Amino acid sequence: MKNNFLSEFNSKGFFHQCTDSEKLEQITSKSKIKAYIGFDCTAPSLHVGSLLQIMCLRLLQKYGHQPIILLGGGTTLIGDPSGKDSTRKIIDKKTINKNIKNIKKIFTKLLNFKDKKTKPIFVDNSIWLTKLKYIEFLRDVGKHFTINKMLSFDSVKLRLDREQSLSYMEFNYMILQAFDFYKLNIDYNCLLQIGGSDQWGNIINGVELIRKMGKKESIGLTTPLITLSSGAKMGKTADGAVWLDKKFLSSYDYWQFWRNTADNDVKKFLKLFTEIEISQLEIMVKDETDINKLKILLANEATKILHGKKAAEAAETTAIATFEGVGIATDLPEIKILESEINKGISFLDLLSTNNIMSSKSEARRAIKNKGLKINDNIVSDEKKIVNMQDFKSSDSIKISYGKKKHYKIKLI
RNA sequence: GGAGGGGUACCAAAGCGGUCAAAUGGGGCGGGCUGUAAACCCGUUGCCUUCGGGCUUCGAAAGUUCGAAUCUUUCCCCCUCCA
Repeated sequence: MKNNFLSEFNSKGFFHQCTDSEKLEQITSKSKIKAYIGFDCTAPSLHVGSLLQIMCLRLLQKYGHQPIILLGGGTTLIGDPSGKDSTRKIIDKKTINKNIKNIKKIFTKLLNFKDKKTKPIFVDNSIWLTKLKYIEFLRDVGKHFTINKMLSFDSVKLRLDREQSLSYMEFNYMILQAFDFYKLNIDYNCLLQIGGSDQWGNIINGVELIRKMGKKESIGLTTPLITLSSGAKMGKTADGAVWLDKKFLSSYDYWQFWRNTADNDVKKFLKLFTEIEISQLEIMVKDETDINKLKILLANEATKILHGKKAAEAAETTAIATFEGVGIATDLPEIKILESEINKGISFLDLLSTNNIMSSKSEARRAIKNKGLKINDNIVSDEKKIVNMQDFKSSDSIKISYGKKKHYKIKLI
């Protein structure tokens, strides 16, 4: 029974809870199934917070199972209250559709679309949710839910306990998600729903609904909530979310995100977010005494999965160049400036603020006061500094650094 | 619908006529130490500035006052209890 989907799922650290892991083990080792994961379409891109779910989909494919990706055009209209403090802004249909389009593109990079048997199926639940008839829905589906029970779910309970309002609209979210699972079970023969541990309530509602309405079997499976050792939720950093879309976060910055993993998280992340064979990985971890090497390994492997091998290599060379001073940094974010402007001389503060290196001149002034800004590794101490041709000397570009980790290449054109 | 409590910066929370660009804590950012880590220490945390200052902020609008986050009125929103 070794070497099947669930055992690797387990050994990689993906497993949190399952409604019936014995049955899942049985079924997945004997036959190929369809499994679904729903993704939120609030933003135009997914971020690292969804990556674990995507790794699950890859694993499904590896063992010949077929993933269904539910892009919740319908449920996003409502907004999942799980794990949220407050009602989020209502997003219009147009934006959601745009987001769905963009998110689909991300999946085409991360999943295998060549094999017909495991090719991911995209589904948008707005197709059925927007057509629901209220009274019919209440009678057919709503009767299977008791308020008593709904109130006991964390997504609802926590809100109420904290005295934060929960609208009736959001309160219905779990029913809709349960209905999604039911629908996919009927229409696509989808047997399994996977989700983060915060989705447990929503998932078991679906499993129960399927049993009550169709007397069929279905299974729910959740992954643990991945937090950084600092306690923060995965996905957000100081500069905002760690996006999976290159347009929002460059492959270099993505690589840096992994490179900056806390010591305590490295081994865990290597298991979760790379596809190095577990047995092999364990040997590597054991033999490697330099934890920074492991961080680089993590960064390379994780970047490879999303942006490809070349991007990972480019990011690594650039990192070596900027942090160890060896070679040339090719992959730094580049800002182009007209040569004529530099000839005239441009104030450093303007250069920083107009190119979004700093969000305001006040912030730039502060940074200068705190010795946080450098041109070609020399600290800038005069806030009135004018950048001109002298700074460029023989080269056509200079490096501006803000702090130790943010570097920009200013290039003449 | 009725009664009460409340809305202050990224978040939490003080301030309740001038000394308030607003205490304190968390978070963020920068520096130091180091390993692009953690912990710790220091600085900083509205915008613009010719560094003298200037400008815009305490749910929204109007008003009282020499002067308002602080007082008054109206409106909006949230919470608790009652119906």
